[in-house]
Amino acid sequence: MLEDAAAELFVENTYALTTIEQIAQRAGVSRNTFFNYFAAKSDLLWVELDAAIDRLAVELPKAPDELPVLAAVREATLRVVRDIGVDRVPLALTQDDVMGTREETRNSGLARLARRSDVIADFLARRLGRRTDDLLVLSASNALSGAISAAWAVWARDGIGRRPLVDYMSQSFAIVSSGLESALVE
Amino acid sequence: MLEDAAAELFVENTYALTTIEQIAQRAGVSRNTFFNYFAAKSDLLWVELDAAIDRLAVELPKAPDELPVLAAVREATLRVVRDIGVDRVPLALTQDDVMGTREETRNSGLARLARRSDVIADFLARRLGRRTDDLLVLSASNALSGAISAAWAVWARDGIGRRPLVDYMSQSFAIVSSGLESALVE
DNA sequence: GGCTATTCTTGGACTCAGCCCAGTATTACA
DNA sequence: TGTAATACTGGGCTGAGTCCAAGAATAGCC
Repeated sequence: MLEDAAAELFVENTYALTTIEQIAQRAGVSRNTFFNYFAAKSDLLWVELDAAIDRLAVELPKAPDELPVLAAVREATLRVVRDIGVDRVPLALTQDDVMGTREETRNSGLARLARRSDVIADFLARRLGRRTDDLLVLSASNALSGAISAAWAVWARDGIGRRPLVDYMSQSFAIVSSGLESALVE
Repeated sequence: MLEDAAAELFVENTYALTTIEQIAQRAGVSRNTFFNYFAAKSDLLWVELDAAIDRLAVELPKAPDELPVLAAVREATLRVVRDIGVDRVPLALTQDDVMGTREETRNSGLARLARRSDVIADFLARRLGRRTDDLLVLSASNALSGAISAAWAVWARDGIGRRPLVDYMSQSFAIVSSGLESALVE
């Protein structure tokens, strides 16, 4: 299994110092085969998160029209995240500091933020009858995706003993839903 | 000038098909010299935006303590953005579709979103007396940076005849400030 | 069983970004 | 004018990502 091999090597040698060659070799497969399963080395870090975003894209359109848009996004997000246990942390998040790869992992993680934003924007645009590249739609989807990312990040950083991810997530939603004006009181 | 050479080549051959070698050559300089001025090829796309973020980092701490945090961020952002005319568009944003490089430019652009978020998070953390990796701080800074990015993106997309960037920016701020709940009405 | 089509895997070769280093030119400054 | 700092250069290297064409395995069908 490529993922397992990679996880081992990342811990042993850090992400940056692990080559695709090595990962493939440990998995008993050729370098080219690696690219049959992952388009990029960094994809290995975000398997969990990518799956969560895929699920979000599936869950979102299921929302009943009676449910307000924002509530629909929140419910879908929380539903996706609810059954993510302590064990199912994205590789990148668990070992971020261990691996000394903050810079490289961050960039690939941001691509996920963007994809999630796209998914949300599609939904918002449809529900609001606006274009996908409308300022309201884009601002809202970017803000939401950013807040969701923050929840993931803080949850992962809290390590052992943390509360379930869904707690962090609903807190993040509250912050952007009610408005930063009221959330940011000194 | 490396920037000018790059701008020409990107239009001629697209960003992806332009090599650093070519850019350096057209600028009458060696490949290695390129790296004395830019750490990465994609940095060329974001010179304007990088400068704006630098200025934001300078402007933010100047805010008087009496000004509420969020207002401080808004004022600093608007001040930085106010004197960005129609001509001073980041390369990536102007020629995104011309160059057919949405994927590649997006990733490097996201790094700017992250850096801006860091700058804002530092300020928020200081003002709120919280840690930089606090959930409230991170959610807010990510959301704000996302909204700011949206403003840039829509402004750039609107092309000739658009209103000043600062208009888009204050609209984006309004959306996240008052809360998505009230902003996203169907 | 055998035959075929499709999918999986592989080796090999290639481009290019990014990094490092050591030597040389250029400029600045005394 | 001499010296020190800075800018530029050539050369060489690693590793990600891409492409292609050939080989292995597998599933389906008769």
